[in-house]
Amino acid sequence: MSDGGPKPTSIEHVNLDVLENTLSFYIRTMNIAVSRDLDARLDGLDVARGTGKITTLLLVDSHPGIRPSVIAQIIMKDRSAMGRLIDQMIDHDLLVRQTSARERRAHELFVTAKGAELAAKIRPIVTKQSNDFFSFIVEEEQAQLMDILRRAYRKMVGMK
Amino acid sequence: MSDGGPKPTSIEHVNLDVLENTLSFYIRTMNIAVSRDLDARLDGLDVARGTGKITTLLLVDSHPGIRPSVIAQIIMKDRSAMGRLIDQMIDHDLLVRQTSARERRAHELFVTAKGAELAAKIRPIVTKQSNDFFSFIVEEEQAQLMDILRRAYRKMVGMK
DNA sequence: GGCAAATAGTGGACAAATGCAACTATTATT
DNA sequence: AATAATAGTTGCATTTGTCCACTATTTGCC
Repeated sequence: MSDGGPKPTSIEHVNLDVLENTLSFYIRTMNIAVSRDLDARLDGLDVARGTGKITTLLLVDSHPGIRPSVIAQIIMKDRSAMGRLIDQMIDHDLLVRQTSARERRAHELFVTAKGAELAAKIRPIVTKQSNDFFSFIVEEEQAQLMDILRRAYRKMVGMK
Repeated sequence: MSDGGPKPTSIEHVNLDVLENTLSFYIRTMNIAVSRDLDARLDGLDVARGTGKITTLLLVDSHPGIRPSVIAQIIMKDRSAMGRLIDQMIDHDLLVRQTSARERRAHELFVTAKGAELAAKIRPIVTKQSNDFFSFIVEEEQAQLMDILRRAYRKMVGMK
């Protein structure tokens, strides 16, 4: 029960309450915006939508034989979600899966020709999207942001 | 088509390809982690899950009469998603909605007693969650991060 | 050797969120 | 008066995420 004050009809008159000082708010909100933008740029490329397909494709491409569970850790999904993601990408003929010789419960993933092609295609797109999207932040601050987030991320997933 | 090299079986042997230098990757990944953690802390509080409920509740609480479309801008949802969010919160008896007197196509939102109570309850939780979650980042860098993200966010939503 | 626990992956069910497009009502423009 | 813009609603199709139980394989322990 606050005031009977002005009913804000524009974003200018609004303050964000405690969220103003809450990192998680900004991370979550920026995520929405950056993900939407990225999806738009990847439209039609059967790697759009949702987090994980891009990382999975690039990771498999540059680490042939990598296991699903390793990727799952990197993109923070549980094994079941990871499995479905891979199924999907196999359906789209981007990856193949085979059981490991010396660890018969594990799988090894490889890109198909089509997958390799797509990986090569999206690499510059993904990089450019990020650069473009964050271009309204001055470069020095972009670098700071990247540095902090990279270390934070690595610590979080236990990448030493 | 890369090597025939070591098949990475642990996250230690993996590099992130171009994502290593891609801000959007870190934002998207941190988002998953921070959102999961936040959901866990809000478990049972019918404001958990998904982005928007928390912001909506706090915003309506501190800006009585605020319009759905204004909140939608702030949390970057389209009107339809916003509407459904509000329906849900009305069902849970957190908000009430009435049409504006002088703008009969617009709505004004208010918290119920239960909504106000919940707002008061989650404010400290949300703050603490963010602090706790990011506590592995040294304070000075947290401040930098916040400063950059806040300005980035404000610019992005056109908050001047 | 043999049993129990840990690890890798699969499959199903269920609950949500997301995005798109079409539709109503109201207000602003010209 | 006609047209366009704004606020919100509704339906639909697509995804996503989560939880849990289940199989197969490997590892550790006694």
